[in-house]
Amino acid sequence: MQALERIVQILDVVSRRNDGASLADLVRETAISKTALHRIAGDLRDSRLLIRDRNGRYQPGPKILEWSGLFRRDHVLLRTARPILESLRKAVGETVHLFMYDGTWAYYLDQIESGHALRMTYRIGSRAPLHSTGGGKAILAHLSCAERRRYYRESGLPRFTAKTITDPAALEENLASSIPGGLYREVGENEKDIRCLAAAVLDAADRPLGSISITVPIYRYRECDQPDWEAALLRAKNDLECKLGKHGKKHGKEHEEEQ
Amino acid sequence: MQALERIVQILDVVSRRNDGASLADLVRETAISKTALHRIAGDLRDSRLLIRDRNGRYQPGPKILEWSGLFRRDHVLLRTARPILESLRKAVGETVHLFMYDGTWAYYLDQIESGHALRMTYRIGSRAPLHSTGGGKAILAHLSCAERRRYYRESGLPRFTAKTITDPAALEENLASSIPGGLYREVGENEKDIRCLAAAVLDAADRPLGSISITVPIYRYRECDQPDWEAALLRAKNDLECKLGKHGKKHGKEHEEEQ
DNA sequence: GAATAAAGTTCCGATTATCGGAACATATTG
DNA sequence: CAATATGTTCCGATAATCGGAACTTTATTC
Repeated sequence: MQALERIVQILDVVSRRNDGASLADLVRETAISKTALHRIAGDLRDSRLLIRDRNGRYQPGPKILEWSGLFRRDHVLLRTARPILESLRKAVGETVHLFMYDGTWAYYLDQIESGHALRMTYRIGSRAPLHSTGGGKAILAHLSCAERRRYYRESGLPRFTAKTITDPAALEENLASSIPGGLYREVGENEKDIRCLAAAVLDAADRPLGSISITVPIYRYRECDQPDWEAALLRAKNDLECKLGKHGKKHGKEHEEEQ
Repeated sequence: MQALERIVQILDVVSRRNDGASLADLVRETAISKTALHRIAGDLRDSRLLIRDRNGRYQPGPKILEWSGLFRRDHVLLRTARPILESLRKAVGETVHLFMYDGTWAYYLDQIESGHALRMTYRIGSRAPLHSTGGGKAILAHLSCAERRRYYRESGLPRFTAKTITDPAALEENLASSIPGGLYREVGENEKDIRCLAAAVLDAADRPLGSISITVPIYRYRECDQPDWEAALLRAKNDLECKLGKHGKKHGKEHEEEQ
């Protein structure tokens, strides 16, 4: 769908710039003709996806807030996890992330910054590779062998840093050597000099709904903090699973799945 | 643009339902053919605007979070107003709203509920009529005569309740009789049995950037609260204008303003 | 568990919504 | 005031989108 691609491109450009974009900006930053841009931007305005500020520059429109407000209101994982992430963040003092898994991909759903870095939420909404991020590995470890293999095949396990694990066998081994309790480590595999500790969030049938993680620059990492972090993360994981109704909240049985 | 209308329709349906929508749901709730829906929904999925959950139902996608995160990060009015709205809400104990004005329309930008009603943010992102809402009237009052007349002409001053002011002359008079300090009242003009007290938020040139308001059901309204609310709203208005740099960028030893 | 209904998916030729060049209009700048 | 950049309108050509029909898969019923 060409129209959609263009729409997304335009909204991406407009929302990434922090002071909107003029028509000429859009001409420069997309491969769309000026005429088409003018027309599409006008249509986006009619839909409230864009507005023009008093300088005539295009800015993201309120429709986006409408959708995201409804999203946040209805998204159980996101809403339930928020307060838990906040206390986790408080406990460890480092950036924490929430991932969701939709059966095919994992996404960064939420993030609370450590306070050291200021730039916020630049990753929210984007895809997280399952094999190179802590949160991704925690999810991957809880998929069936068939699903994992499908991921290996379809993704091709792309390399992001020197430490990225790009060999299926090595990855299987890495996943098998998790920390007791079900925690997964990631050391510079997705981004150089960044460490990560993650735990999957499982539903009643032990399928992964997503994961939570603690992220820290290697230079700030101290071995002695590890036990505290593991405990805090496990507490957060259990708390979240509990609130999501994993244990109890007995409501008949849908399917009887077996691993 | 037909494609855009369809996209927006689909995302509206999916985000309004609180448990997503199946393809059949979409067939029922839109006038789009099953074939087209199938294709467009697939394309929306490729763009991360939709995802399919494990039941195959379409849900709002993470792209929406990405856009809204960037929006919130960059939107000065929204970000600056948040804490001020929170203390205002705390001071008066009733629902408070933030409106923005883009030169043509006003929109509900943010809302903090009174706690009495639970349903949240269902209005965020939608247009607010300038002539029938408190926040709208506060904005309207600070436009030039020409702009006001243009609004009268183009909107047609539609009626929403028995009390809506639909006559330009009456509206002019109503706006002229504001509460000293620049506060505007609205009594059941937009929604039956709802009162509202509002103040415009002005830039350095005294043009309205938006407005803030306190909303209360008539049955809960008590005349004796009025002075407190007026004071709290004025404080919030000044605080916000100050933080937005209205009165020079000077540091300002607290506020020396009187009311 | 076979029969039936509903939901989801694929194919393909017809149609019409979208495309972009060119020309015009309106700011901005030196 | 000329010169340049930006924004807007028009219109015929084109290809992107449309939806009916047929098919597959999943759920429901007896």
